[in-house]
Order: sequence, then C-alpha cells, then structure tokens
Amino acid sequence: MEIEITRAEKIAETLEQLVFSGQYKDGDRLDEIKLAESFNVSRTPIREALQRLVLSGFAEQIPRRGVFVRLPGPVDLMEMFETMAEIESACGRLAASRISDTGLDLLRATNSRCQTAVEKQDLEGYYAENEVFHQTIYRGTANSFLEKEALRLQNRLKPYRRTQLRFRGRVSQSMSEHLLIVEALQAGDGDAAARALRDHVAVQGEKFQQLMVSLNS
Amino acid sequence: MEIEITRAEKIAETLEQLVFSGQYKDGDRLDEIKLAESFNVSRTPIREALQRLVLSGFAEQIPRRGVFVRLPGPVDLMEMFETMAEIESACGRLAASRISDTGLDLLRATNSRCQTAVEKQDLEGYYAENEVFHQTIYRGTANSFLEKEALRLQNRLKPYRRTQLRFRGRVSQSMSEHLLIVEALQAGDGDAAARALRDHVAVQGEKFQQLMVSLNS
DNA sequence: GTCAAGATTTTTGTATACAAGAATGGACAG
DNA sequence: CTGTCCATTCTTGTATACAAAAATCTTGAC
Repeated sequence: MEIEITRAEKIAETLEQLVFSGQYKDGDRLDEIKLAESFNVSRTPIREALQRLVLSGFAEQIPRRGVFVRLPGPVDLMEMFETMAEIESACGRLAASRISDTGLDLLRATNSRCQTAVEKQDLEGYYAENEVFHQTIYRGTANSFLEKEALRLQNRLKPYRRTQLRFRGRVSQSMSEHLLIVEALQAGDGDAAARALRDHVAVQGEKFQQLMVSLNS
Repeated sequence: MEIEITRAEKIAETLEQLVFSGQYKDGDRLDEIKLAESFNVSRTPIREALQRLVLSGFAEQIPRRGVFVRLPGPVDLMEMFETMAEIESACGRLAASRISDTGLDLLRATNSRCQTAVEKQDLEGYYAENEVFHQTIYRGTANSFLEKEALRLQNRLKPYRRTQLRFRGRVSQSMSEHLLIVEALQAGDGDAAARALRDHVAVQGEKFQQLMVSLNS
C-alpha cells in the first residue's frame, strides 16, 4: 500500500467508497460546496478528487454543469463482466506458461483457504480469498501492465461480484471451476486455462443477468 | 468528437500530445509554474491537466515533489503490446459472432483502402486506415466497454506501432494477416478470429523488440 | 393561471494568496 | 577540503477571491 499524503487523494478514495457503497444514486450531482463542508476542506482538493472519480469512470463531468455519479446499468455491467472474462482468460493463457512454482503453491493454498471458508459458511472470507486467487493468476502472467489492468477491472466489479453467490450451489460450483483452472495452469496448458477462466468469469455475468431479470419481473 | 470547453481539458490534451511527440524525456519534471506561464493561465488548470496525465499513465506524481513524465521503457512496451494482442484477440472472438454485415462491408472497404495506400507508398494513409480497420472490429464486439478499453490502449500505443513498419515486407505481411482476420470474422469463427488477431498484434510487439535489440547493439 | 423575459442567485472555472514541506546554498566544524 | 547542519528559497498543496455561465426566481403580460 502506498502512503498517501495529500488530502485530495484521501478524499478521492473516500468518495469512491461512498459511490461504491451506494450512498449516491445514478445521476446525483456531487456538490463541490457541500462536499467541501462535509470534509472540512476547501473546494480545491474536492475538485481534484472529483476529477479522479471522473477519470476512473465512477462519475461524469458536464462542463459548467458539475459532476454527476454514473453508476453502471445492467447493460454496462454485462459488458464489464464479459470484458473481465476475456481479460482473465488472457491472464490464464499467459500465466499457464509463466507462473512460478511458488505462484502455483500460493494458488493451491489460497484455494484451500477458500474451501475452508466455504465450509465455515464464511462468505466474507470466501470473497477475500477468491480475490487473492485471481490476483495470483494476474501476477502469474509476468506482465505487470496486464496485471494492473486486471486489478483495475476486478476492483471496479467488486461490488457486483458477490451477487452471483446468492444462487444455490454457485459457491461449490465455483470451487470446482477453481480446481480446473489450477490444473490447467499446472499443466501449462494455455488454451485450457484461458477457456476455464473465461467460463468461470462468464458464469458470474450470466448469474448476474439472471438476477437482473428476476428483479425486473 | 466532444466539444471541450474548459481550458484545463484543452491543456491536458496539448500536454498529452507534447509527451507523445517526445518533447519531454523520461523523468522530466512538469513544472507547474513554467507550464502556467507558457500556457498563459494560472496554476489551477495546469494542475488539473497534470492530474489527467497522471491518471492516464503518462506521468507519475510524487506527493509534495511534483509530476514527472513517465515514458514506457522497452519492457513496459512489450507488456503493453502483449496486452493489446490479448485484447484484440478478445475483440475478434466476440466480433466473430456479432459483427453486422455493414460492419463487415466497412472492414473490407477499409482493407482495400489500406491496400491502395500500400500501393501508393502512402504510409500515413496506411496508418490511418489500419487504425480504422481495428476500430471497426472493436465496434463489432457490440460491447462498448470493451470497445473503449481497446481504443484507450490503441491510442496509448499509437506512437510505437509505426516502428514495426520499418521492417521490409512487414506491410504486405500485415495485409495478408488482415485478410485472414476478415475471413475468420466473416465465417463467424471466433477461435480463428481470436488467433489471427492475437498473432497479428503480437508480431508488432516482436518486431518492436527486434528493433530495440538492434538499437542496443 | 400560465408562460416568458429579465434580474438575481448559485455554481463552476480560474486566478491569486497563503501554508507547509522539500530543495538549495552557505557557514562552520573537523 | 569535505561533510553536516541550519537558514533561505522554491515548489507544491490548500484556501480564498473573483469571473463567467447556468439555474432559479420574480415580475408582468396575456
């Protein structure tokens, strides 16, 4: 973790969390003055934080009008899940021929911690370990640029990934998919790893879509 | 093209161009005061523009120290080319089953304009049409999020893509690769399109690497 | 009562002022 | 002559002031 000194960065992070946590609704205007008051700072660091939100895609700026939160709609989310599936697939392909033995060990260890969390019904633990599992694969690509891109998208989708786990049996299915992924990586089979990861993530999108449909009916 | 009203945005774009065009060297400090003077504005819009550069990855900010241009080194570029290859590959896979007939027509038309440019030895024309060719495939994914990501990376790599064309025979090879891609998309063969596009872009990275090596010797 | 045009207020974008940390340079000890 | 410590200067980060554009409100005509 980097140490962040400036107030603007702290504010940006806090604002991201606020938008993440659903404090704001889509289209809400992020009032510079009110934010400045609530953070007890001037408008300057607030404006810098807002810029960060806009550049990260969490908000939209309309010149001379203000900054408005832009929460992804169902279509956006499906597109993002699909993109994530492809990126993770690419990570799998590259990692298959590059991941180190310690990386594989870490993968297996994380996976068993995942399993333990499942048995304990510890959903929070599962989320955390699952994230590490995927991050280990990103790292395994030995491509720090791709790794960063993957991390960015993973973070962006984080609030929506949990929804899939509401489906009965999804967690255990997910675990067996993890095993498939590990095997493919271990065997150095890039195509298999790519396929396994694409399917694994794509399922999340499909589950998410199912949820959307069911909520609309 | 969006209309951009604020000075900060204009400045950000100009600064990006300046960094692109090699006006600055890696590690150069972007002096707020000097920039403000040269743009005839105050530090405020300059700071906003610098933030944009940092968020786009063109520069790095060290708190209380300043903003420094961060040009990608050979390793960074190889990683970016590799990532681009995977993203284009994903675009090909998705576009194969989704691209419209008009999209395919556009692809073929662009390709023949590419060919014309080659015959005319019009490198600039070739660059432009080649870009459109790939952008048409991005569009064909019917996934605007992925399309945007692909465009972002394409833009980021633009200054470095041309280097590959210095190699004898590369242009004609590239054209035949394009044909392969169009055929796969037309046939709706996702795997073939993915493979063809991955290889097509990966070659660029390899050629780039060759160039790097030859320059270092 | 409704709508429109103008005045007022509010808000964003920019400039400037100020505070605090970092870089620089010089004095002094060794 | 060299290295260290302190003072000065410079730069960034933040606050405030001002300008311009948008939003809102008021007033008056119909």
